[in-house]
Amino acid sequence: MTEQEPGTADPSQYPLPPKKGKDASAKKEPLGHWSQGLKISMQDPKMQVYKDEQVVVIKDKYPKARYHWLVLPWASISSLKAVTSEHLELLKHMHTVGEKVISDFAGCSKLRFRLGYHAIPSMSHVHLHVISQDFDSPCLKNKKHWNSFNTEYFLESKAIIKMVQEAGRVTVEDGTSELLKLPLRCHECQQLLPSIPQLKEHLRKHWIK
DNA sequence: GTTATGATAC
DNA sequence: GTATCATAAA
Repeated sequence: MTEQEPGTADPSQYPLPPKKGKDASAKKEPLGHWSQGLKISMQDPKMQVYKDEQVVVIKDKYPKARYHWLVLPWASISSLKAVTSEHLELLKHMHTVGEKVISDFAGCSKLRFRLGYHAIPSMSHVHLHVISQDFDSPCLKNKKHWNSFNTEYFLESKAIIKMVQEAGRVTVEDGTSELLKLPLRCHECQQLLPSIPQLKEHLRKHWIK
């Protein structure tokens, strides 16, 4: 088990203590940390694409495809590890809202979409990825980016809902982090590509004409 | 929702 | 020169 909670790197390994003298509060959860960025952005009306009493939708700051949104609950749920059966209806609602956003903003795009969660997220606050399957974006730059959406590292929303329904919680297979190191493989035709630039060139082949 | 950067490999 | 990899950030 090499996985860890998002945004909780071990402070004991740092050579210098983070002395700032500016933050006298010394909170346990530093909101200035990069891993807390979602908590801030989701509150910003400027970024909200959709909002209701339970969830809010924002555009991914670094979209890995032409359409890439995040559905977040207002409730403070750190990650899938904190999800229980009491969140079942919320998860279903998040999925429904994701489908609505697709319909409202990409209804005539004819692009295929997938809805799901990263098995080991980097950012705090549980978020449902709603992403078109073109993966045509300058923000898609490395193997981790690709494999996090195109291996079992990407957990289908429907599978998560079913898991919570049947087991009452979400479990992640051991070795999931290793999936990020797998060779690059086209999600449409399974062809292996030797590099990101060549993968991107190959993906053009599958664009709708 | 890590990205950005510098070191290292091809 | 180009692409990947390891590391820092607060």
